[in-house]
Parts: sequence; C-alpha cells; structure tokens
Amino acid sequence: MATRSVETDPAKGTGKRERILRAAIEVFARTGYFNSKVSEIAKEAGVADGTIYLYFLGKEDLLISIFREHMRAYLEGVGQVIAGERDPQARIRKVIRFHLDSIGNDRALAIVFQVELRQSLKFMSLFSHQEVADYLNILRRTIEEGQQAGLFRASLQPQVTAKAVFGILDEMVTSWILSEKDIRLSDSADPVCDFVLNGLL
Amino acid sequence: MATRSVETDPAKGTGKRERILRAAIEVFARTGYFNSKVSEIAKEAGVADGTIYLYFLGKEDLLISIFREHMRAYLEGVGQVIAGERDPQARIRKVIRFHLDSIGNDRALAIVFQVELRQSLKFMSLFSHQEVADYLNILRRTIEEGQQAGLFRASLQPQVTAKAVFGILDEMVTSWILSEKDIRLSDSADPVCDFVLNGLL
Amino acid sequence: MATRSVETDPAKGTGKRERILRAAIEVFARTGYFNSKVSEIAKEAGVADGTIYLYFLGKEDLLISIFREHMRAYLEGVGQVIAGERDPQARIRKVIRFHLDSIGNDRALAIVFQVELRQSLKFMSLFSHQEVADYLNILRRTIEEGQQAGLFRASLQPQVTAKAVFGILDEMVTSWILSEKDIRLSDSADPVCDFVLNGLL
Amino acid sequence: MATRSVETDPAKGTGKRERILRAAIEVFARTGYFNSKVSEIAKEAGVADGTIYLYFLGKEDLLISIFREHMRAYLEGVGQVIAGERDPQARIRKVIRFHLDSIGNDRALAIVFQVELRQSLKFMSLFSHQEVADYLNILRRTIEEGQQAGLFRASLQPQVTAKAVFGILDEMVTSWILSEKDIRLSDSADPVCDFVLNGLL
DNA sequence: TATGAATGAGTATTCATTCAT
DNA sequence: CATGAATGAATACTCATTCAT
Repeated sequence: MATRSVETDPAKGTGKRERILRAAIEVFARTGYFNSKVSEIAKEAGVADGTIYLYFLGKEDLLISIFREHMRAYLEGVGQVIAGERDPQARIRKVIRFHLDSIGNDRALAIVFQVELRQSLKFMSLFSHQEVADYLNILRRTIEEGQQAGLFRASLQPQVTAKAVFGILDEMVTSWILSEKDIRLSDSADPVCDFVLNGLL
Repeated sequence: MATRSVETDPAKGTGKRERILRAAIEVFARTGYFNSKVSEIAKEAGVADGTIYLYFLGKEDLLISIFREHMRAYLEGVGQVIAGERDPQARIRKVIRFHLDSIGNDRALAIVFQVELRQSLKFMSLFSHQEVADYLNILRRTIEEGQQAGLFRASLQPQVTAKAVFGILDEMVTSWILSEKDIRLSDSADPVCDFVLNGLL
Repeated sequence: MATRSVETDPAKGTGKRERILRAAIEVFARTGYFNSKVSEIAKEAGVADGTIYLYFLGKEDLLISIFREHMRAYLEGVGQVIAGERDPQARIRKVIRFHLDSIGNDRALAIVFQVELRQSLKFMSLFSHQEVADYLNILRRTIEEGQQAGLFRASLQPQVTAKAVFGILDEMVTSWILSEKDIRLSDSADPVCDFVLNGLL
Repeated sequence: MATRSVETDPAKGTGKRERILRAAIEVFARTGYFNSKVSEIAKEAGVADGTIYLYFLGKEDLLISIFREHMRAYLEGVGQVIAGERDPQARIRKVIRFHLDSIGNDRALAIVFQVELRQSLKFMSLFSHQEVADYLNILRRTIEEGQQAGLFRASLQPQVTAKAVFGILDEMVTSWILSEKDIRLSDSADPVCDFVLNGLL
C-alpha cells in the first residue's frame, strides 16, 4: 500500500518496472492471463510495447514476477508476525488474520493469485514448490510447537493439518473473489479461527 | 437424411459422445485447456475434427460438459451417502471419505477439476454458482442439523464452516495432484476427519 | 511450360500446391525473400494464409521447395541432353545451350535462383551440396571423357574447369537478369561456346 | 559544442568509423545481413548503438559503404596491376591472380561480397552498375587490346568474354567460401589462367 | 561527439470452426 | 451422421532508429 501510493505519483523518474507490473496485475485480473494482450498491459502502464521487454522476458515472466515479488513480501510479513508472538494459539490466530487482511486489500492481486496463477500445472508447481512450501512450513512448525507445548492435540499430523489450514484460507479468498457482494475478507477471520482451533465438536 | 430421425435419439449411439468427452479429459489434463488442440482431442477419440461439433458447441463446451456431467454424478453419489446415514458426525466423515475416494480414482479428471476449470473467473463462477453451491449446501445443512442435535458447537457459522471443510478437501486434492509420489488421496481421509471434528485444541 | 499452361485453368480441382509455389516464385522475385509476406503469396495464389501451411512447413520451405523441384526437373533435362549426344564437344555445346534456354524462359524463376536463393550461407550450402554438385559432376565427367578421347587438353583440371564453365553460365544469367534491355539469354550461347572451347588465344 | 568544429574534420578521429565498418563485415559474414543486429555490430565495434548513426545512415548504408570502399581500393589495385604490364596475355594473368589473391586474404569480406551483397535486386544492381561495370570495362579493354595486337582471337565478343572471365573468378570465390577445407583461393589461379587463355580444346 | 533507454511498426504462424461432400 | 480440407482472425515479440542528456 505504502509503496503504491508513492508510485501514484509517476511524475518523472523511473518506477517503470513497477508500473508495468501493476498494469499486468490489473489486466490479468480483468481479462485473464491467456486473454490478456501485452499491448494492453503496455497501454495501461503508459509505455511502449517494446519497453516491457526491457524489464521482463515476456508475458509469462510478468506473471511469474508478480507471484515471486508479492509472495516474498508476504512471507516477510508472516515472518514478522511470527516473530512478535510466541504463543502458538495466538500465532495461528495472527497468521490467519494477516493472510486475510493482506489479500483482502488488493482484489486484483488476489485474482491473479487465486485464478491466473493456477492456469497450468507448470504454474501450480512453481506456485507450490518454493514459496508456498515455505508458508506451509511456517504453519507446520507452529503446529508442532503447539503440540510440544501440550497446547495442540498430539494426534494431529502437522503436515496434513498445515495444508488443511491453508486450504481453509485459500477457499475463503476464492469465495470472496467470486462473491459479488461488497464484503470484507477479514470478516471471516474470527469464524475461521474458531473452527481451526476447536473443530466441529 | 432418412436415418436422421432414427439417430436423433441420442440414447445410446456409438458412444462417440462419451469417447470425445473422455479424450477431452485426458488431453486437457495432459496439455492444459488453452494449449490443447481440438484436433488432438479428435485424434484421441478416434473421430474427425468436425465430428466434435456435432456433439458439442466447441472447445469451451467440452470443458463445461465435463464439469457438469461429472459434478452431477458426484452430487448424486453424495446424496446417496447422505441418505444412508442420519448421524451428523458420521455423515461428515462419509462425505469427506467419498470426496477423496471419488476424486482419487481418476487423476486426469482431478486435474481438469482442480486446474483447468479454474482458468478464468468465468469458469470459476460457473464452477461455484450451481453445482458447487449445491455441494456446499449439503455440507451446510449437515452442520446445521448437527448443531440442532446439540452435537456440533452452536457458535459455528454454518456457511463459513461448510466452505472451510470444502477448502480443506480441495487443498488435499490439489496437493495430491502436485505430489509426484505415488500416494493414495484417500489416505488423508482420517487425519482430515480428525481435524475437522476436533480442531487444533 | 506445359504444366504451367494446364495450371492456367484453375477451374476447380486442386493444383493448389502448384499455385502456391508459382505465387511464391512471383512474389519472391518481385519483392525479395525477406521482404515477401506470406499473406501476399496467399493472396496471389488465391488461397487463405493458413492453407499454405497445409502444403508447406513455412516460408523457408517454400523457397527450398522451389529450388528442389525445379532443380530436379532441370537435372533430368540435362540428363536427356547428355544421353542423346556422345561427342564431348557437342555435349558441352548442348548443355550450355540447354542451361541458357531453360533459365531464359522464366525470368521470375531465374531471379529466385540467382538472387533469392543466395541470401545466406545456409541456402548457398543447400544450393551447392546435392543438386549443384550433381550438375558440376555432369560437366566434370564430360570434360574427362573429352580428355580421354584426346579431344580436350589433358592439362585441364576437370573439377576446376567444370566450375569455371558453371561460373560463366551463372554470370550470363545474372547479367541477363540485371540488364533492363529486352534481350534473349540464349543469344549468349554461341559466344560462350566459342570461348569455352577455344579460350582467348 | 565548442569542440564540434574541431571534430568535424573526420580526417583521422579515433578510427571509430573504421572499427564500425570492420565490425559490420565480421557480423554480416557471421550472421548474414538480415539476421544481423545493429546492436551486435555496435558491441563488436565497442561503441554505443546510437554512435553508428553518427557515421552511417543506417544498417543498409553499412553494407553499401563496405562495398563501395573496398571496391574502390580493389579497383585502384587492379589499375596499378594494369599499369605495370603492357602485354595483354600477361595482364590477364596478373588480373586473375590479383583478384584471387586479394579476396583470398579476407574471408569475412569475401562472404559479404559473395553472399550478403546479393540479397536483393537492389543491391545487385548497385553492385553491377558503377564499380563492377568499371571492372568489366578493364577486362574488356584488355581483351580488345589483345585482339588489336593480333594476340587474342578476333571472333571473341569482348563484352561477353569479359563477363565470362568475371564469372569464372566469381565462381572460384564462391566455391572457396563454401568449401570447408583449408585451401588457398590463389591455388586456382594457374588452372584458371590456363583455361581462360586456351579453352577446352 | 557519444550514449543507451525508449519507441512502435511489422508478420509468420496457429488452430478453432465451418461446410461441401 | 461423418469427414477433413480450407479458412482467416488474432498476437507476442524483435530490432532499426531516435533523441534527451
């Protein structure tokens, strides 16, 4: 958010790379990756078509760059959340809230993450191998720590449970994107926390 | 011409329609929807390119038909599972197991459902409006019945919780598709049931 | 010539391949290979752009096909000329005349052979490796036979001499293409024969 | 600004012009004219892309300049050879040797002359109108002088014969370029002279 | 003179769909 | 019903050239 508002003043300087990336997010979200035209992205960014190729390898590289750069920022944010909270239960709550708060702020970016990045097994694999795996590991370790502290049930399989939590959050985001109503994604944070911690029973 | 009225009864035919649909599943799963060629599907089905257009409106209609027809069969299956079990907790367990069993049997179909059908907001919306909504309603009503029976916690929001359960299952399937190991999807049924029913605590 | 006049009646049938090839010759000769647009060739051939790709692999394949097919026909013609004449001196005269007669009949094709096919070392190599080598071999063997018969000077190096004869003919063709006057290429046959047989002295 | 008038004298400079021209020869020979990138030439010359446009009008002007400047130097060389030898037969021998010696010394330049300059009728015409015509005139006059001196056969048509000699030399160069063996072009001088003077008989 | 970031015109090729047979 | 030859719209990317420093 902070960096975007700075970018809003494109008076002179460069920031061309960022403008292109933001334009790609908007166009991908609006039209879908396959239906998006590079020239449309260029127009939205206010640069010539060829300029995009000075900063990126091509259309696919735009999508990958969006993923990588926002995912890195997101992981850093999660890291800070974790660092500031040692209680496992509170950690889980804060990660859930951070997840829904972050994504709920940028609908176009959320669409790119939830829809466009899942176009093909190729992207899906990219999606899950490094960065998502890191995220799952954070969840898994938090669960393990909770178990070691005797707070979480010992019978839980940490890896499966971490995926389950991620799946819940992912579905909340998808559902929010598809709902046409003007609701806030973060509104689902409390019921999700309740369910994650206590289950149905 | 003369034979047309006889053939107009599509009850059985040569099974060409089914062969085309199956071929589409395989090719979409193998190559991805956008990269799949209609001619490739025709070759795999053993028919001429043009023949596909006698049974379907086009490439997109193939994808939609795959979704609709398998989803309908799936919903019927879930209906039978539900019908045979009145205890809410057992129902949840059986639905979870049925979900993972069904999808775990057909990897190509699973890929089409998890990856190819999420290509665009258009498909996603289609995906969620009718059939998935039906599925979520089944889950939601089961949760509500459990609450009314005093078995499930009253503080749960049934709609959010139903989505959460769906999200968990969806993530298990996605994770299974992306894992290259030869594991069975249904192996995750027990830990998922445990987590859904009891939560972390 | 004969086959072309048949093609002139494109009433129905196919002959689409030949029409495309002829159109390519005309367009390549007119505009140059690199500046020629595939769509221009399609228009000249009276087919859709895509149709060209049903018969050829692409633009480059058009050029190669023109070369191969006309060169094969030409080599067969030379073979018949050779077969009908056993006297080495007369053979040389007849080959020279055949070369200049054949090429002098089709200016556009001549341009493709003399100019467009020499665009790059790649084409040049293709040009010289198989078919042109065959042609040079015919000349070389004729020279050797003339030497064995005691008719041609024994001190000549057959390979170099064959190339020299080819070079003379090639230059006559190039010069004819570049001359804007309306002269006949075959007019140079007699002086060339005289020079080839007797030299300057 | 102040230095510009001083620099306007292009007499010497930093030799940048020559470096660019040499780089163009190497790159054109390596990659072919159409596939060569101006930026590649700039890199090879050690200058910025834009600098090339301070010395030349564009890519095409580079090719034309290469041709003109080397052709001029070559014609001066032939002029000296001619001037130093009054016997027509010896002149022919010396011109042939000079041609093959000069070109045999610079393979990259030879490729540009034999291949790249024959890309289009436009270049071909340029090629033949002024400078090549001068060269052919030198050959033709030498032949005519030989005829007037009673040394060369009177029945030869000087113009055609001059082209024939040029064609022989041109083919030797082309053949040398295409041969991958490490032979010297000047080795063909003696057999060529023999053939040119005496013919086949 | 020199730079090199930015421009934007230009095009081969693919492939979903049609329709004459 | 079935075929498959023909269609033609649609688009990412390259690179010669420019011009503000």
